[in-house]
Amino acid sequence: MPMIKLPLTIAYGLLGFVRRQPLHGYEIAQRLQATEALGLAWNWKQSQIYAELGYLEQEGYLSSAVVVQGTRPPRKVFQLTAAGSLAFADWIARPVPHGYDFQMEFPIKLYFAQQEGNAAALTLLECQQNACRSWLADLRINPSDGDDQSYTRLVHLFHLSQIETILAWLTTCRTHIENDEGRGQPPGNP
Amino acid sequence: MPMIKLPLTIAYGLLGFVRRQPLHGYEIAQRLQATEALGLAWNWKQSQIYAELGYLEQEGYLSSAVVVQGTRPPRKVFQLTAAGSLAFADWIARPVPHGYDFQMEFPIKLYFAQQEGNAAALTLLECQQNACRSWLADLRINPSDGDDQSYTRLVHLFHLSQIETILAWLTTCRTHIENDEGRGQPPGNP
DNA sequence: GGCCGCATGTAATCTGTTACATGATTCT
DNA sequence: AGAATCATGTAACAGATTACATGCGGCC
Repeated sequence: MPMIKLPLTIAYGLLGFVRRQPLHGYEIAQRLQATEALGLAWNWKQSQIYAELGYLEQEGYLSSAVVVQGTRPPRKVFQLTAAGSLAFADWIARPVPHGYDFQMEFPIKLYFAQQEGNAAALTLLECQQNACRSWLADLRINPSDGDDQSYTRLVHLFHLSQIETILAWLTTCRTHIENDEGRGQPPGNP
Repeated sequence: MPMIKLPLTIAYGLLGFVRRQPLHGYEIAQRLQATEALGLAWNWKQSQIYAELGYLEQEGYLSSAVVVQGTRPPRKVFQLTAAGSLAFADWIARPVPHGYDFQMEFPIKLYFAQQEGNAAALTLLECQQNACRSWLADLRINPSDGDDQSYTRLVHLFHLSQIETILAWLTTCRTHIENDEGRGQPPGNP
């Protein structure tokens, strides 16, 4: 049971990038700027990427190798360690814990989960739906009908409707992905 | 035409607190901890409140007076300057400019607008609805149906549905407030 | 000659959070 | 006696953003 904690989401995102093929910082930055699908979700700054890669190496989630190439400056290519692999697998299977970072974090998770294959994506979606349902349950019991100044009630309604929207969207995702049998990567075929 | 820029939302929130009656930092912190409705929307830390109050005074949005009271430590009571009043009025009339800070910022705006009276709140709601509609329009033209990797499309759907939810909620707010004629503060009656 | 692309980073700066310092008073 | 309340703040740290430094090679 891992339960690894890394400080920030960007960290897991980097693990996700490096996981498929080893990469150096500059290329990651390029891909993100070129809106390789994820640019939409979050724009990471170059210097932050370098800093974070360094940190992840120091913490043992990545290992690096310097690749020299004649004329151009040498590249520092990173790849996952066992610990990194574990941390990533753990993260990708867990739903995001709070509503307020759903927007930021979940799309990125889904992106990587989908790369792992439709099955992984569907599992994540289901988990997240359960989490959302429990958020809803918490909200509905908590600050109920008696107290309110109309303002409180309105804000409460807002939170409820936001989570309901998320739930509906998650369902949409599931059906989209279920009707997509064919581009999943069940490990090991050409 | 003011177009005043203050760095952070908390700043405007503080102006909003002080606007009604002059207050000292400690009391603002108390009210927020006691969930004076806004605690829900954002939890501000005591030290940050002091720091921000100092900054706002230095920038000329607030002025302070020290009130001594025999035994207790003296209070530093703040009130709005003309510039502060202007900045606040400007802020309260403007919709929030981007979808991603709607959650944080709008409820606070609405809270203060409602204190100004139902008319102000309704105006704000209308403005914000227009802003939302233009967000929707932008989204719909931008990255349309041809390109997508299914992931891009899903994220796009998410953004759309979020904004639609916001719009629907704003409508709800309007009807709630319209059916509330009686607690508005049209300036000048007991 | 000057600027852009490659590839790495460091340093300065700006926010926000956590923790602590002060010093009298009142509650348990 | 010890803890909590009142009321102010400072100091230290953590995170992200901006800007800058380096140095070579190709393009206009």
